[in-house]
Amino acid sequence: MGNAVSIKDIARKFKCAPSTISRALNDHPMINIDTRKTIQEYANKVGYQKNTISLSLLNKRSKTLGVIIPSISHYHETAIIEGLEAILQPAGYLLNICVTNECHALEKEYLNRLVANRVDAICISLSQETFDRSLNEHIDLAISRSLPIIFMDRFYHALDVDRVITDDFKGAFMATEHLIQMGCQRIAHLHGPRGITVSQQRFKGYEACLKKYGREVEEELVKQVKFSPECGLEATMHLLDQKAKPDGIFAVNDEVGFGAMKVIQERNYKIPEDIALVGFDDIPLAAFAPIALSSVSRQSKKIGEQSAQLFLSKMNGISDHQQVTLEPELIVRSSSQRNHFSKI
Amino acid sequence: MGNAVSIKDIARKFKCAPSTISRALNDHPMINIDTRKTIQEYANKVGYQKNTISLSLLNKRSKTLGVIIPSISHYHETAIIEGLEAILQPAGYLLNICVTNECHALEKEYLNRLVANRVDAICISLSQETFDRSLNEHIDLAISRSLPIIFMDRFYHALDVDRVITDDFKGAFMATEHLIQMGCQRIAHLHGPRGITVSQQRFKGYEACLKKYGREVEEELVKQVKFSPECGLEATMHLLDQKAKPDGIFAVNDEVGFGAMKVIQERNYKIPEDIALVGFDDIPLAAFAPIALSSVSRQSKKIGEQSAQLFLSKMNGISDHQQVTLEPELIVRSSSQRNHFSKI
DNA sequence: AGTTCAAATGCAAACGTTTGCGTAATTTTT
DNA sequence: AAAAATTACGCAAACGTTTGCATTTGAACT
Repeated sequence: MGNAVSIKDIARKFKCAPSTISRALNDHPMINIDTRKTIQEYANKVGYQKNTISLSLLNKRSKTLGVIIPSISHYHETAIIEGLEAILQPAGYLLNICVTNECHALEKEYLNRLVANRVDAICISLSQETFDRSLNEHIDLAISRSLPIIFMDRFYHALDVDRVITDDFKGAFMATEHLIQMGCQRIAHLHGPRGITVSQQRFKGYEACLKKYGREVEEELVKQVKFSPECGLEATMHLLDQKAKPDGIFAVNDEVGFGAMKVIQERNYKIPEDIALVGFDDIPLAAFAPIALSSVSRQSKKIGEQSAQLFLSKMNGISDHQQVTLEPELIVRSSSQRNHFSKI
Repeated sequence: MGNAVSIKDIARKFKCAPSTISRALNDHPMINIDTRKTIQEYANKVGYQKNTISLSLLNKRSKTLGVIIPSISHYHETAIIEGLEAILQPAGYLLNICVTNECHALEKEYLNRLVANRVDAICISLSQETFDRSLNEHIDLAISRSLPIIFMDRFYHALDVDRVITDDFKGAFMATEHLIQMGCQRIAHLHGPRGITVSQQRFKGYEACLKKYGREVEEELVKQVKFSPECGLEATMHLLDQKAKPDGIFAVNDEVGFGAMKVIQERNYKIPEDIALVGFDDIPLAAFAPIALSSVSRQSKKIGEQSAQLFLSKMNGISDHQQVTLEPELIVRSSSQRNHFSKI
């Protein structure tokens, strides 16, 4: 706290200049070896702890990374944080984590605060509001001040930015193709909130795959949901209420998939025989769903790791923009694995 | 970055002293109203952003809270963070979040780094290693430097500390009593990792409740697990392999409960008729388990909120130590709700 | 015109640390 | 013994901001 011992305090004790203490503590060869030891021992004894704040002021870098995410309640986001920490802890960095709750005003406020705190860079996943309405002034401003910004998942529509994303399109394509190969004729999609990149990309992957197999997107088979099991349940209920029911469902994420599964079972349809189901994200509980849930892994932890690597490379002066795209992986489990399926 | 415009820059532009600029930007009445406006407009135009670092140095407070947690992959921890942010964002604070992976060395390292960064306080949930082996020197040191430390969940065994915890004992007692009231005769417990407060407290609550109803803890009905569905599955498998099977299971948390449920269903036992099941934490997916999982809510978000409040009160000079204990809440769902049950 | 007062601004120190340069003191070299 | 080199340390500025205390300026009094 306020009574922390400083270099000046130690200097006073030894009746010498602060510079001497500083050099002694940093093992500078200019200082007599005995003096050094004496000072170091004393500093240790009184619990001297370097004040990083003054260093940040001096060096114009804070050894801190700002992280802005729309939410922190899903596996994907926490895995990203784990990935960031895995790389940045050994490198001596700290993380300033800010959760915007998908709210643009909060995102802007947090961005300002991080800039004021002079973080060395910002890893950001844009809020839904920001993305929907293309409210990019705050981002532009930060970029114009040459603050390195690394986009994760939801990125800024400009060519010259750094970003690390998963190929959601491909993941969705794989999931849909898998359902087709399992013999599904009417594949529904539980579509994520509009305006969010991942929702759009996953829908596009779904759409493209259907097209590839000569099918059309049927409007009544696409329901929009929020990323929660409750919404998944409700939307699936509507699907099942329709005359022409689906025999396969691709859910925008696993939580939604859980909701879908619940109502499908309540209506006594068999999974995967009557309806095959695939989710997205491959959350740890996916395998422990009522019927083990097939899912597309988006390598969440790797997103964090790669973002951290990208950040470090920027700290080392690499200035050209990098765009990393990670490959999704389809994990097939019971919810979609049909043993006897019709070949297309 | 390094080229950020400072008060000095502006002062040079206006050929006046930095102090004038500072006062003008802070709307100090001492400065001529027109001068103020002119300066403010210019500052706005060139995108001046206050450098919080210099302020931290001056004021000896960083408007940052350090958060040290053993893990970030469960609902409980993310909900705590949400609670912290909900209170501290409006108060103008930022969060430095550090994940120790239950590792003592990392906890120590992070603590040092946070102290060096002069965070205003630290909210910490001790790592398992720290707790197991009572490796408290780093904590003692921080406390001796009068850095406010607020313990969450796993706390430090000293009387005069600030802490916010849930009454896990009571929650476990309630869960066990509920199973008894549902007519369970042989209630097993999936015990969390030893050395962790919540594991111990939940076991004690289970034990005390059994005692209250004149029963003994049967060793073969208590299995130790890690906080994962995989472990829950494995331990439950062993329980079911025993000659005298349980007819009720109290799992140390919901993930473990999911694992238990999986294997119970695979063995074709009926839930809750053959085996009633209760978890802990009330994760969002609990209601979407194969059979909706009964659970004890520990008010995770409230832990964050209360910790934040406690922190703010300390920032306002309240120095006496506070110990907040939150009440758990039993949420009964299908996994334990028996319609016809024997009264004890 | 001299004095008093108010308004507006400047000065300098402070927060804690680092670092280039200057300068003693001591040793080595010629 | 004088010159050169080495060793060990101090000085002061710098990072960006705030703030108590001068100081300046001009106006309003006697």
